Amino acid sequence: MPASIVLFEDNDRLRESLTYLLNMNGYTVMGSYGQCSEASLIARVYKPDVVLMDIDMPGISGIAGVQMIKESNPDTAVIMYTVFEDDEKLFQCLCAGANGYLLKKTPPAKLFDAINEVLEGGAPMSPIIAQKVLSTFRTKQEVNKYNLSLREKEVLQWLSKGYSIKMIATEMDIAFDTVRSHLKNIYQKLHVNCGKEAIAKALSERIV
Amino acid sequence: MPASIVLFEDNDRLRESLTYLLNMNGYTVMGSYGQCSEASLIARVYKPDVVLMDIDMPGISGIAGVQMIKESNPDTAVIMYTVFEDDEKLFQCLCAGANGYLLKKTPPAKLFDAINEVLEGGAPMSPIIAQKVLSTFRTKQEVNKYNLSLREKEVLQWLSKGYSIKMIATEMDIAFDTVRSHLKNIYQKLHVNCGKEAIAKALSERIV
DNA sequence: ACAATAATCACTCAAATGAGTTAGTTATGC
DNA sequence: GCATAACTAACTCATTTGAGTGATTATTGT
Repeated sequence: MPASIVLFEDNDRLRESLTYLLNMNGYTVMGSYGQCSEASLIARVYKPDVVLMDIDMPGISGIAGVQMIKESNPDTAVIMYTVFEDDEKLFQCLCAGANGYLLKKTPPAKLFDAINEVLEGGAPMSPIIAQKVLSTFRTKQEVNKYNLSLREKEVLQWLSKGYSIKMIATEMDIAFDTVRSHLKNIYQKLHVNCGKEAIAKALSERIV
Repeated sequence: MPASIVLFEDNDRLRESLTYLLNMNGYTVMGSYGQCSEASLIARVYKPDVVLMDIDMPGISGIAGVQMIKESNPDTAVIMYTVFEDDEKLFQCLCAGANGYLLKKTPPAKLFDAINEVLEGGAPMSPIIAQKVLSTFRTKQEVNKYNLSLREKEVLQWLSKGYSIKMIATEMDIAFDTVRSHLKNIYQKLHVNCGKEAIAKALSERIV
């Protein structure tokens, strides 16, 4: 049985090309849409094996689209198909439940590979994207990008747990003002102006 | 120029088969080893494009092996090649800097695909593995554990970027005191006492 | 119609924090 | 032996923040 596919893509020309291309290559395109408003219904009724989802569409974005589809029919694999390669959108899509993430510059042959890969339960991603995903696990290596001393790292770790200066001083058994002194140096090295920024940076860049 | 490859695999038969197979298919196997003790040196001297790394080897494990190679020559892409598919080993490898993760049941054709994929900067993974990796991003379910209102979530998002109250007020175009009012409610709902704790909780539990 | 909730804004007060400055001690490396 | 850096500590001053209290408006569900 050929894999059933539904497309969401607001560019008419591209949508039609994709439909043609997929139908010519052994897939069954059950529907193709220029926006996501009916995504929930479509997922519930057609129960497609795969959805190709653009992000930038009029009305509801593809990110919300993934959510709608995954809520309506979690078995449908959703592959993002977009020009965006920024971390923000990427991780929003992954959190929303996307099963794959392809950039639009992907050649058709790789697109077919990707569809076959999700059908096997995999997670096809363009190289740059896969890179970003894996790099979220990397610890080490860049850790010393900011040249923090041992003691400074220790202070930053406590800070990142939400501890106040007073509590950090107690934990590390040093004076209140010493902690403040370390913090001042940390802020300089991280190029931030306050503890909240430092925590945000430390946790999002995993430098603790 | 054919891609240069180094193998680490303690099973002699498999190691020789792989060497033969890769050499027959346009790759240059520069070396193959039954254990990791010389991994650092090998990476520094040969600077291979790709390393295929087993996990379970006598002496130093492949997980430590990845670390050694990545420290010696970060440009070498390391693909894990193992029978293990448990979360523990998988994420240890990813944290150590692995660029891909293949199960040994992978057919040769896919192995070649994978090598080509890392050479393009990608992250080849067996379907089951890719699934596990993506599932770490899925949020949902617990998102509303703290019952934050829309506006409160918005404030918390800005806060988590390290913004001051004044800056948040400007961004959201509401009064300074309104932001403080929202924050007070957020702190209550999150059971924290200050913005730093809130950021720590928000970022570590991914509730933003 | 009424209760509950969300969102808005204001005021006070005490505590926490950031910025600036200075300085003593101990390692480390050249 | 001397420069450099890390770690330690103290002081001041202005700003930011948390906690308490109170209030208005709009929306929603019963």
